[in-house]
Amino acid sequence: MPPHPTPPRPTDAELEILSVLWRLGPSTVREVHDVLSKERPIQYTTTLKLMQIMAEKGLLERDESARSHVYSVRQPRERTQTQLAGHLLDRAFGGSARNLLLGALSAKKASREELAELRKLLDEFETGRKS
Amino acid sequence: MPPHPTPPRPTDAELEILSVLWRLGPSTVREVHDVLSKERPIQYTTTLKLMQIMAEKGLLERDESARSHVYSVRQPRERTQTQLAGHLLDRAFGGSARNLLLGALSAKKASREELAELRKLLDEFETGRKS
DNA sequence: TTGACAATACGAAATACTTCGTAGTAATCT
DNA sequence: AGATTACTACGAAGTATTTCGTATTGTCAA
Repeated sequence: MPPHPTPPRPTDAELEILSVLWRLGPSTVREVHDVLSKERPIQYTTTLKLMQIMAEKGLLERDESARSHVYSVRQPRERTQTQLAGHLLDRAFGGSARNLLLGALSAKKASREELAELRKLLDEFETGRKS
Repeated sequence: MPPHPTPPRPTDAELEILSVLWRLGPSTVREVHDVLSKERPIQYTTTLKLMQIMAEKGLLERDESARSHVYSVRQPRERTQTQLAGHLLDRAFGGSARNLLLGALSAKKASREELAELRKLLDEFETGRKS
């Protein structure tokens, strides 16, 4: 199977793996599993199988040169996040970024510092530094 | 099966139905289906089954008093949106609302008006009107 | 009242997702 | 070498999701 040009949106379980890899960088199944298994009950072969499937789907890249294969994400974190945010924006928020932000802030109150960060982000978009 | 106290997070197909109901308000399967079938190919009984399942899950409420049952959403739109945004915020953004907003704006450039709306929303949270 | 139409109920196939056990194989230890 | 350990490969079960066909039932007009 040829690798996806742009990989599919990760499922929930796959997102867990990605999150760990975003933190650790390129890692073996063992390393990912050790982190994951501290968060919830899961067998080693389950983590393995997930990562194998993710490699097939083009979500991960696999380096087989060592005895323990090393997996790395195939898209930078930002790209995956944009994909996910864009999807939710479309499907659940009718494209309204305002309502998405409202939802996020309602779900988890932001600190004063975080509000300042958000404001700064808007500044960057207004001055065209990010548009 | 007793109705869910708080219904589960809707799936993608279920979200389509919800989106239509958010626009139309309480509706029959026929009314929802007519909208949906303009967006993509789908059979009437598929729409019907989906809505029946959603009622079972507690996502929709069903009024059977008329020949054609009338379905309505069981949670206000805002609540479902908060649930979805919160979930994504957790799973994909490590809780960073800033990165979620960045993802959203990267996916779909906001107009100057929308940026102003976003700013206003932050104002409301800062002055405590929404905290 | 019967035929045509429109709605619901239901079973079930097709697909996708998640999980894990078993088997095989390579590395390491005694 | 033989035993032990650690890894990958793979099949497959269990569950959830999505889709649709068939059967049944209610409504209404002729």
